[in-house]
Amino acid sequence: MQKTKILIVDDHQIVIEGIKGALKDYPELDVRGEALDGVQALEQVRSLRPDIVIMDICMPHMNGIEATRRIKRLAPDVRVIIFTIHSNRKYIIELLKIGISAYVLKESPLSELIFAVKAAKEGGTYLNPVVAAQLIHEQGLEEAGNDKDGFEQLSMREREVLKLLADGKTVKEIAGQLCISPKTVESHKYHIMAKLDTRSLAELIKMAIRKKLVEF
Amino acid sequence: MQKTKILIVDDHQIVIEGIKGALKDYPELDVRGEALDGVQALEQVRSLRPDIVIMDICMPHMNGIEATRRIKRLAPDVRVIIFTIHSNRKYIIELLKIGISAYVLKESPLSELIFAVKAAKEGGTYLNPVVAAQLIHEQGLEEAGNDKDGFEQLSMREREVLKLLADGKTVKEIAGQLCISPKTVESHKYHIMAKLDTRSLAELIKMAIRKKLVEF
DNA sequence: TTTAAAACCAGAGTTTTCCTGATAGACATT
DNA sequence: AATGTCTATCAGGAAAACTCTGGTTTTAAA
Repeated sequence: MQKTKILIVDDHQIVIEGIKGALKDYPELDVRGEALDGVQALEQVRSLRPDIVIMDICMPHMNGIEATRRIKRLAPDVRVIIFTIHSNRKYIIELLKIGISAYVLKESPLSELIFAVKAAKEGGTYLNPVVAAQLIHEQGLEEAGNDKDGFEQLSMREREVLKLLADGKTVKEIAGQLCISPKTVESHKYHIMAKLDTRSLAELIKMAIRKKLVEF
Repeated sequence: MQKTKILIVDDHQIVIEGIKGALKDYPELDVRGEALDGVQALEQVRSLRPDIVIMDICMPHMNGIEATRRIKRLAPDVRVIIFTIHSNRKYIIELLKIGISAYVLKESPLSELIFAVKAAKEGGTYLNPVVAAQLIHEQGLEEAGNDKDGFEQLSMREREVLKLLADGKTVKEIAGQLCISPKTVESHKYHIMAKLDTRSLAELIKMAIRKKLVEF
């Protein structure tokens, strides 16, 4: 029986070592090459013709998604396993369209990576359960498609109040500054919370920081 | 000669394996424990009393910075090596103030981590060259050194409460979670505000963000 | 041993929050 | 002209949080 030739692509040497360590107990799996970015990966695929590529996403020079796209164009029979910390829906869909064989998260137990390699070798497909769940649920569909945080729905006045709240001003102070009743400020605050779908001032302040309304 | 007891903290199993693999050629270095987040790390430090902790920064439950702070408070003799992908100035300065022994980037060759472990063992300090370069530029250390914000005066319990407040939890929820009276939580909050010299929840939350107790 | 700090809790008056409901002007659609 | 929607404004009242004082117990340091 022929050995399975494997190429590991990751910009962190320590991760490559980890994978090699994890695979060394399986003599039929033969790690032939390593690459630290997408460009190196392409060269290695050309020269080594591996059966399986274990690929990170975030890398310098060329990321894992673009590298995978090019590898599959160059050599469609090569099976690519994505091994990453990211579980973003966008990445997953993009990569599934390209035709990856597996998607494994780095936080998962090592057994999952081993399993994915075996599945890929047999021509199967493996998706991390968390990842798969994201694909099925419609909540994920909307959430990933457009990450609406409700901030756009705030009116100008509401944003003004939000900024002052995040500055640490009290309702009374804000009312004084804007020359309106404290009750009106409360009302604005209430509507802001409704639109942002939260009940906590903490969330409001974090939103204000994210949107650069205030510094921290 | 006595072996050096090492604890590895990283939320990615594969990285832990990689480090173990890299250290296994050095018989005097004894990897005694592993932890997948800051909370586990603290428990392990308590029970194992390691000489050296190799610590990631981004982790669930409790990040590496807060974990390091608590470890150094709990056991000042423990030497902490930060092993991360982040080279942010803020992280580095914050951690140097806490008193880490080394700062190594995951993208570096493994030899650098080995070197850092040896340096830490001897009581020395090692900074990745890229990291060190960042420290020299611009404002320098002084500016960061004397930003007295009162945070250091907070007790552990107070920091815990501060984090939960910044998470957006109500007083009642915090009381439930910590199994204490809401009155006690209020009391902690009162003291936190006194120590930080502020009257606004907004300031508390920003402080928590600055100190990496919460994300935003 | 004394001292200091931390963690815990309660009381009570004050203030804020939360939510429902309401009015009025601006603007677009029908 | 009538309608609907959005925005900005404000009030009432119960529930919750805040402020500050005062107190006990546990823990750590001098």
